Amino acid sequence: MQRVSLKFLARELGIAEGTVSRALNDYPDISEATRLRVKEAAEHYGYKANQTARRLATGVAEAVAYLMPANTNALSEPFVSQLLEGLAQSLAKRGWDLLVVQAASIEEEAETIAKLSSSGKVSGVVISRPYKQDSRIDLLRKYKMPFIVHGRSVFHDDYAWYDVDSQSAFMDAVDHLVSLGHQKIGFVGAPTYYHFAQMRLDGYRDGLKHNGLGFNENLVEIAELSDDAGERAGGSLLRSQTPPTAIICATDTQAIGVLAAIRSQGLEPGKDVSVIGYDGLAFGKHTSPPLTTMAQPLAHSGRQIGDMLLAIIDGGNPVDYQELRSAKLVRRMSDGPVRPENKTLHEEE
Amino acid sequence: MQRVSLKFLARELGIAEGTVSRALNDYPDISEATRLRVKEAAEHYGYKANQTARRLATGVAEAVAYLMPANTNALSEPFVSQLLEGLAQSLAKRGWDLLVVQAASIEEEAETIAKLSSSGKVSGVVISRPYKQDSRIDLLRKYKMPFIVHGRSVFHDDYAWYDVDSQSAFMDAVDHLVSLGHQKIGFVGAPTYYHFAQMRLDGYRDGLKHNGLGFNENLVEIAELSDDAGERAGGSLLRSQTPPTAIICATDTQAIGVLAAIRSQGLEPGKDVSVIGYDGLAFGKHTSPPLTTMAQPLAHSGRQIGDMLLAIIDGGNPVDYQELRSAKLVRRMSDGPVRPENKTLHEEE
DNA sequence: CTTGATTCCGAAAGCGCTTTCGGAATAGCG
DNA sequence: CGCTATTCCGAAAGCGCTTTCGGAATCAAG
Repeated sequence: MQRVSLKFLARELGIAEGTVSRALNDYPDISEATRLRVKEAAEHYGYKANQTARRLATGVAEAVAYLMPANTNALSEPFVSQLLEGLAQSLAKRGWDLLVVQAASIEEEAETIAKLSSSGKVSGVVISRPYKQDSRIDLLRKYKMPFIVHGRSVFHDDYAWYDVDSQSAFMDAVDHLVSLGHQKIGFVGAPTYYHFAQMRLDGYRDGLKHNGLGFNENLVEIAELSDDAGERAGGSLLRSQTPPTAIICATDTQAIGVLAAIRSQGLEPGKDVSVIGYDGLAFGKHTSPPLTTMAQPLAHSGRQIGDMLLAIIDGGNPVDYQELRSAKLVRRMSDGPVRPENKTLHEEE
Repeated sequence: MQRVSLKFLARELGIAEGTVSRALNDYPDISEATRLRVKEAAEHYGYKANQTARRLATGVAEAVAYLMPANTNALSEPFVSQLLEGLAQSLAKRGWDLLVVQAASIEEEAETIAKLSSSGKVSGVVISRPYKQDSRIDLLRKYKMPFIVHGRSVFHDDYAWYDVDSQSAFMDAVDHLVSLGHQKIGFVGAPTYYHFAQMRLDGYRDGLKHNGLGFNENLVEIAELSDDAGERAGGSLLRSQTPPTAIICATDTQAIGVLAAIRSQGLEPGKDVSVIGYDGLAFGKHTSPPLTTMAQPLAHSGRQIGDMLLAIIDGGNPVDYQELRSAKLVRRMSDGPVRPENKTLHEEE
């Protein structure tokens, strides 16, 4: 397959292998004349350096890995592909590769990282959705493997990360709802071993306090990151003693489920009960009603994360690469003023 | 980083490097005793073979690449991540890697493949959404690089592919609509340089003919693979002289746009105008109304494709790895019997 | 012309692993 | 007990590239 090697080129040109290599890599100790000659020949024969050999010789992998979240589910995946696309683009500028690695289970994530680190396959890794304290981060640190995390764990002072300030986003969401007259605001959260879930819950609480509202345990439900789980959580919120007039959700995916729950109670989302999601996923435009959401700048985050990681691999101090973006409210149709008569399930019954 | 090398282990055990290597790789000419001794030591020191060196020595890359479709757009991406996840799982069983490569543009895809092939980075590649005649396929063939395509080009006899019979799926969709009394059935297609687009259009025509219906050029619109494009196409269909009472779309993403177009004409999707999509994407459950669609078995296709590719790399004949699955109708709420009075835009005006 | 500084290239030593080859040690057989 | 067949391991040659080092050729300066 790989017919044209360095050796071949060298023989063809009648010069030494090392010379060809240096010419190709623009070493200063090669005359302009032979450099040109070599490059032309390379072009002519379609020479492409064998990456593997190159890597072994230089010791740099020229590749980074993306650790796929172990338990992904269909609806939340636009997240993954968008990130991947951006990452790939960023790396492509240098001709580096993107490895996608998937641990079979959460338990095996440690092993996966260990293997990744010592096998020399990659020179950096990016992980998503960290837990409050994430053993993956500890491991990466231990192996001195350059990395960046998409999100933050509780202690995030000494590594690189790119995150969106969802805590204040959720405060904003509460503010918005209160300005529409809502007082009983429910919350569908995510499992709080995810740090982002904790932060969003905190934001919700902060927002409540900021508006002089009390925190009511009965108004919050924790659900997995799926539409179905969101629907169940939304349903139990609506069936409670004091059903909320508005519900904020930790993710758009869950919010869509909540929308369904509201409808199945014979209520109208956006009128009888407002709901606000988080993520800003594109398909929220097409739900019924279109989902109001806190949109995070997912657009170029992949590219950004890639660039940051590259900078760290180049020797940058991870601490200098911490970036906090903010989300902003995108109003569609699922939020509205509280009903004067405060129509709720109770009146339905 | 890579502290424990073969050399280190060898010295530690007082035996030759080659012996250690053979012991680790279960060569038959190593005594059970030393094999055990070596493996224990490897375990103890946490030895992980340097992949790069291994690859160089063996000549096998132990990795395959997935060529990202050049122009992906947010809504269609569950497709990509699901595939990736399955692929990664399949490869992980052997400890192989998944490379995600993204060509900067369609023009550069050829260059990307050339580089991929001769750089020895991967031992196989998978591509998606082939064009009618796809130069990527020709190139891969030329370089004798094992590959499998997700979809089919026009001439697909001599390579491996995994596809869903969307042609007959679209016939079925027409049949279904006709059985509901529809006679004027519109079609929102995709650009026909994609072979899948052509096949779906053909299926639509076949269905028409099969039901004794004539093909009317004014009833078909070609649109890009996005919701917005679908909306535009749907709108122009509805505003035509003889608006359809039902619309079939090449993809769910477009169908969602069509739903919006129908609503914006003051019509009710599923009542006034039926629409059927294709793909079976999960979020179709949450559109308004929930989207009726031809669902393809996307679930384990990634894994399946991975397994097939691996078999080919192992020396299997590509021709033996061609798999055609079928899609089936998932009725949700966007289809229904034709309105007796055949209410259309004309009456609205 | 010499001499010392430059310029440019060839030779060779790896990178960390695999794999072939041959030979020492052991086993099997008459 | 001698001889051939086995078993097991050490030594060494790569895989295709990079990079250091030294020396031949060329140059400028004395």
